[in-house]
Amino acid sequence: MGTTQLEPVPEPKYWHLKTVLSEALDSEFSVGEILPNERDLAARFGVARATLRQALEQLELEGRLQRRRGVGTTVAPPRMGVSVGTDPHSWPGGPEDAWQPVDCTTAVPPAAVADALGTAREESVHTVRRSRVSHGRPVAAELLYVPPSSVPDLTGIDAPSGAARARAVLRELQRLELERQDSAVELGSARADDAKELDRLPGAPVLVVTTRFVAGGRTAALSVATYRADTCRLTFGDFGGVQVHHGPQARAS
Amino acid sequence: MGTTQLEPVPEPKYWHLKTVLSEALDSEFSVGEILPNERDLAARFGVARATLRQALEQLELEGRLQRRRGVGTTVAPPRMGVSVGTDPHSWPGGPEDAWQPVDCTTAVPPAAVADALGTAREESVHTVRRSRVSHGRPVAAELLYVPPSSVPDLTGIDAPSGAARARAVLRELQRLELERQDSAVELGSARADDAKELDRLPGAPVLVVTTRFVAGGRTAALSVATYRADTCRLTFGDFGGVQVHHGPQARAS
DNA sequence: AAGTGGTCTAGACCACCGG
DNA sequence: CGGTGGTCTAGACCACTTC
Repeated sequence: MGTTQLEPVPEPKYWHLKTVLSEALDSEFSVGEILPNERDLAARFGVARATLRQALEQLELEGRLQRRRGVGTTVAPPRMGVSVGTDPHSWPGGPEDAWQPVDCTTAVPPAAVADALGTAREESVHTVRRSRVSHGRPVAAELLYVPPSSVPDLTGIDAPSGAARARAVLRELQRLELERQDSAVELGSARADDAKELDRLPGAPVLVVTTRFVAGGRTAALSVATYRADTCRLTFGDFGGVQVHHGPQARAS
Repeated sequence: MGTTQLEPVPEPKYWHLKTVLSEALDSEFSVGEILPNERDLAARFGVARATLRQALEQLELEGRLQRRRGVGTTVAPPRMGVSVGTDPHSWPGGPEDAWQPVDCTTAVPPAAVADALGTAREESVHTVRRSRVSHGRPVAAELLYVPPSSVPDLTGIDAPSGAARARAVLRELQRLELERQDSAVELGSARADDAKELDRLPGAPVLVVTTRFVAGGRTAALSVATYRADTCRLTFGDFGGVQVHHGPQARAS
């Protein structure tokens, strides 16, 4: 049966709308420019506001738009490349580290973390909270779990808690010889506390990078880092300047 | 998941609903089990269907649920780890390659790809389409751009197009000495063709992995791979068996 | 044909930001 | 305060799968 493609399956309105808006962004708007508000845009395209919002949500997910309550919708700059796996042989806290320690507590980690670390489920570990800023914007929040056995010489005298103690833990970590670091990336949604730190609403899409630091044949530390998915492109290796995705789509066929 | 009314709470209903559902999934459901339909669930929680759907969308984004039109909503298995950066010194198409060539065309790539490859914008390149299957499910679709200069000995006689030509291009690629491969990961939404291949609806969230293969000091090939974000956890290095994210949240504080 | 999730509407009110 | 995006409702119809 050769050809009977007569029936044009109408694509969803919000999908078509997204395409139209995307082309308009390429041709008629510049970075930082504010769009008309949602009610005006919906009226202009003859759709309900909810439908218009569905299109805007997609564009925000793709990093094309930035929306802020009480302010408006603006055209987002291209995603910034954030180096994640540059040097596979450097501990967190070393030189060239883009992270800034915030504080440090000692507490029982989630069961999955304890399993990955190989510690008992009820055993406390040092939990270092760090944040990462790039181009003046917060881009990631991290929890670094360090079992006491990895930093045996850490004295309680150093600092009971806070950023000073965080730095002490990181400093002690440098004394181990790092063999390898393995990472995994997956999609998640921001918890309330991470959202606050990343200047987003709870539930915002994030890229969760889990990194296992291996020293002496065992997992000496575990990092769970939460990156803003709308503004970040995670780079592994030297990916300087290359920008491929999200251009006008000219598809090979 | 008993009889349930949502207690009045300052946080958004859909957010609270998501938490309640998440806990129910942990305690009262097993992988593959089907949930009640959306209309019933909404009635049970005393919310509008749209609000219930907002909660389900989040859970699907986090890989907890799988929804299929005409079928229902099921509890998703844990995300599968998909190896992305195992061996930084292997060409696509080599042994241990999880990809399956689909076809190959020669066409002018998008401008951004041409720039990354260092070819002229109007120059045609070999475009190999591949798909990746894991545990019997499609997990990724890829476009591999190979400039003719990287495969000079490719004869037109080999095969004009199709999977045979794709294999020929990959085979020729092996002859170059691969120096390095650099990757970047970002969030995107599935185009119509990718969505079809991944068995998802257009616009579904995907992880876009862009990889640059460097040989002889220049970019010899460029891969743009689109992974299902709901079912995949991308692993760089040996991350076997480690499963950290998405557990009951016990937060250090 | 029946039942599922996906799309869409036309309203309403709320939370937040700025002047 | 007025204007913005964020949440929520109660419907309707559509596309798809299964029986």
